[in-house]
Amino acid sequence: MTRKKVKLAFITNDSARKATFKKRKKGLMKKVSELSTLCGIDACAIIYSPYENQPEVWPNTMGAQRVLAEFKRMPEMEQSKKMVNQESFIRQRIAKASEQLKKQSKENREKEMTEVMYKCLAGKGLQNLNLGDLNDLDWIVDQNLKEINKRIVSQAAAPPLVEQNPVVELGLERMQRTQTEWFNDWINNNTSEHQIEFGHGDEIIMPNFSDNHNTSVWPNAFFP
Amino acid sequence: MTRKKVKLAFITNDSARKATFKKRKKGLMKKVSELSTLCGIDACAIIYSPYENQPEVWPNTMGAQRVLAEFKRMPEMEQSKKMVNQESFIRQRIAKASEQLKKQSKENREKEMTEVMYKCLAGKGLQNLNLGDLNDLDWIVDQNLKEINKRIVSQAAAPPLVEQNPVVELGLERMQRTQTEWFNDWINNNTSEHQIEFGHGDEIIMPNFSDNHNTSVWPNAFFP
DNA sequence: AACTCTATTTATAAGGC
DNA sequence: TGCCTTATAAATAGAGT
Repeated sequence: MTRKKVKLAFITNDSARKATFKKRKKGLMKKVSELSTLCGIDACAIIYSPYENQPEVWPNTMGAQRVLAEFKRMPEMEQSKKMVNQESFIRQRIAKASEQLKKQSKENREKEMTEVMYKCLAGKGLQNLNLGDLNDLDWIVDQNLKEINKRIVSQAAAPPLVEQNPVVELGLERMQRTQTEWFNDWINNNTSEHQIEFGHGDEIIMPNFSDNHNTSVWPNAFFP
Repeated sequence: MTRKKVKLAFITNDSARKATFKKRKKGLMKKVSELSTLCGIDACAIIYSPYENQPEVWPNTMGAQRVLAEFKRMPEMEQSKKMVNQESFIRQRIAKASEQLKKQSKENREKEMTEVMYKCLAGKGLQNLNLGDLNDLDWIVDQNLKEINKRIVSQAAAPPLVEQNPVVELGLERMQRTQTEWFNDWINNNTSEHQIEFGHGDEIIMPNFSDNHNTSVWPNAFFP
């Protein structure tokens, strides 16, 4: 019976934490649904936990996708276009600066992940990477492969043309593969041939990020 | 002073609705943040409303992106692998059926949007489409263009080779453009040359979906 | 319309089973 | 462990400013 005023901090007791999680998740979902129906608002909530292998999604997967699709489209800049008073002027400058920050963060992240990629190629495993990292790494690898394929194609275009056609086909076929497919191939090759450890072996999803206060930067462009 | 037990229904009074929205949004965000810190859970919330042109995001854009990236990766099937008792067996069957439904929904949606595309090409405008629709339409158009380019490339590969190189380059270049870029081009061409109406002219984002109880189907594969 | 106030409803922490 | 219960904290509807 709610005797304490709960100090807002990580609950160290495992079972208490789980109990609290269950209760609060339920309450939260209820609140979201109420907000949505009372105010006619498009909203979604996604919560995933170490306790379930599926994320909790409100209103459901498809509904959430719809909201997210719109969210994806929304650039930071789409803000105040009217710009009349001081405040909205400043807002605009902030928006512009945010955009720059985002861009710079993306660049930084790209460099970081390129470094990780080379480390991987040099034999270092993927153990220390969380899912966000893996996702970005995937992207970087994908970009590099695209670049390589592009060069293969232009190389093949100039010399005698005997082999040209198949090479081009390959290039196109590769272009159409999703990054996820590349990623999976890459992971599978690595795991089967070089025995890189990866979670429980058959489970790519890793629950429970340690840093949920997002110290790391994860810019928009990496979420294509 | 909370005198009524609030009937869970859309609040018709505009100002009351807005007030409720503000209060409940605040409460909701607080709940999410509490859940996250108390239980060490990765979570995000996105709410957007007619009252703000930016969506409300918790913990912030980048944090949300991280969570969403993981969400995207999570296939419906990744569920109960242990499968021992009756319940989890049934759960698995449900998961499988859901997957099928998703696939079928995707196919249906594709057909629907293809029809819309042809209607557009025949001169009918985009006025009745919401953002979800436009997003899917974008995807369909993109797929068709890819297919067309692919055929152009194979056509060009067989005959005398004079023009081949540039054609291939074009193909590749197009492959690398994002769907959004295609979409924007397409929209811009249409709006500038044929004067198709589109929102307020310079504003692509449309707030306030009318059907927030997701009657329409919006499957996973359309959120690539 | 945007705030504050407070009577009530609602959520939930800690127990008990 | 998971589900009830219930005392208490927290959220908030409606009114006042």
